[in-house]
Amino acid sequence: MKGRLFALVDCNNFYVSCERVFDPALEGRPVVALSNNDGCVIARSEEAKALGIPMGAPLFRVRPLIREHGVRVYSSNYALYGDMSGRVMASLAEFAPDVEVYSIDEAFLDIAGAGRRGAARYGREIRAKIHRWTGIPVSIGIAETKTLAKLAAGIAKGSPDGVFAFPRAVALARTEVGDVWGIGRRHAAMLKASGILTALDLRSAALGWARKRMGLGGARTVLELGGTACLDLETQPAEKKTTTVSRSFAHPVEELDALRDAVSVFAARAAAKLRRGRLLAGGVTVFIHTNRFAESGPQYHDAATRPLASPTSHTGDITGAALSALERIFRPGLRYKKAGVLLFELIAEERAPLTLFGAGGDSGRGGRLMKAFDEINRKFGRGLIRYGSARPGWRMNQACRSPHYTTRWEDLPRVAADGGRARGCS
DNA sequence: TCTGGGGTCCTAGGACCC
DNA sequence: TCTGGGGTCCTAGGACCC
Repeated sequence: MKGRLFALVDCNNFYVSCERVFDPALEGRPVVALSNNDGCVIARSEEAKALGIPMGAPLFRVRPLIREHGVRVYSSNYALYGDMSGRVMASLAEFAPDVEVYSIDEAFLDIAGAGRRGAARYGREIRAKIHRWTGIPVSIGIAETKTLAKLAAGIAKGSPDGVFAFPRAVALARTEVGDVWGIGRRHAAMLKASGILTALDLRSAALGWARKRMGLGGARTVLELGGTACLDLETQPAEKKTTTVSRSFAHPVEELDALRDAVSVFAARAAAKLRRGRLLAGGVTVFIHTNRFAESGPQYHDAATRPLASPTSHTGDITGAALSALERIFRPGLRYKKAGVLLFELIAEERAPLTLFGAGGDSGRGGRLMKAFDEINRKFGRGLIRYGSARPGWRMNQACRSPHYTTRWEDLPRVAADGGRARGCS
């Protein structure tokens, strides 16, 4: 992989930036976006970071700071973020022959065409145009390997023009080892205990030692920090192998009936996800657990798996299997905090094997039923019609969600009208 | 009765990512 | 009172085989 040049384009404070696009009054103010259930902070504006609101902080713990400084708070609005992400990624395709959409707010670009000398200038051009076209500010890191490009992007965040190219020893020495892509909490602690504190230290670590202590991935990281590219651009999105729907409950759940309701809803949602991706699942796993943060009361977590007779995306089949798995692991007298449904052995619909009953998959009566079902839910709102035991019993907390500006006509922003956005929020 | 190497497949759990 | 959700890959160990 000689002569490769990677750019990592990283949207700044992405969810907050999305909210700002549609409410410019948020500019210059501290803003945070919350996880599902309004549980914790998962995106912060620079102003919010400066106030000392940590990433992942539980909302209740930073309430005082929020009140004191008038921080604006937003529930997660994935319809909006997903749509904005699509716009950014489509814009990036203008700048490189190959783009790897790495996450909702990051992409790797092959910019070998710009050449080493022109790379930084090209980065600044990309940044300016993405901002003009989508309203989203980005940082860009450029280097010979993906790991170094990531590291460079981290430095670019603090630089005036938002672009940093070709990190050298000084830049590596400024980067804590735990901030290196691929080094998580456990490995960071282990490395620090061994006297390896920075990316520069890690770059000089012995390869065999890294392999032994951190596995294949760790050795690869050491090589990539040294400029040897081990990771290529992955432009084809990998085929999904599993899909999960899970939620924490706002209040602890003790009754089997309530868990059955939740699991039925999750199973129905997971099945709908399959159908949207034209996939079928070969099996179902259900898991439940108590509150791992609770200081009193017994802890319990378990999971059970059920095979599906033949690969399917049929809500009835999947719900039935999921409920049977739930019966198996449910223990009375416990306060459950979370449950989830995981579908695995996913295959594309058209690759479904033939069965005794004729065509594979869901092409028969059940398949048509599901299609009609999805169509009605799409038109009239998710959850209007449900399958069997899926009754609405509980809801996500989303006190402060912004409108679906980009994906629903009725939520289009009104010019010169307040619209009462983000009711009940600071 | 004891002693071996080598291979595959599966699963649970760890570690990482956003 | 209140602590996200959704993924992937790797490894170690057990079962089983020749």
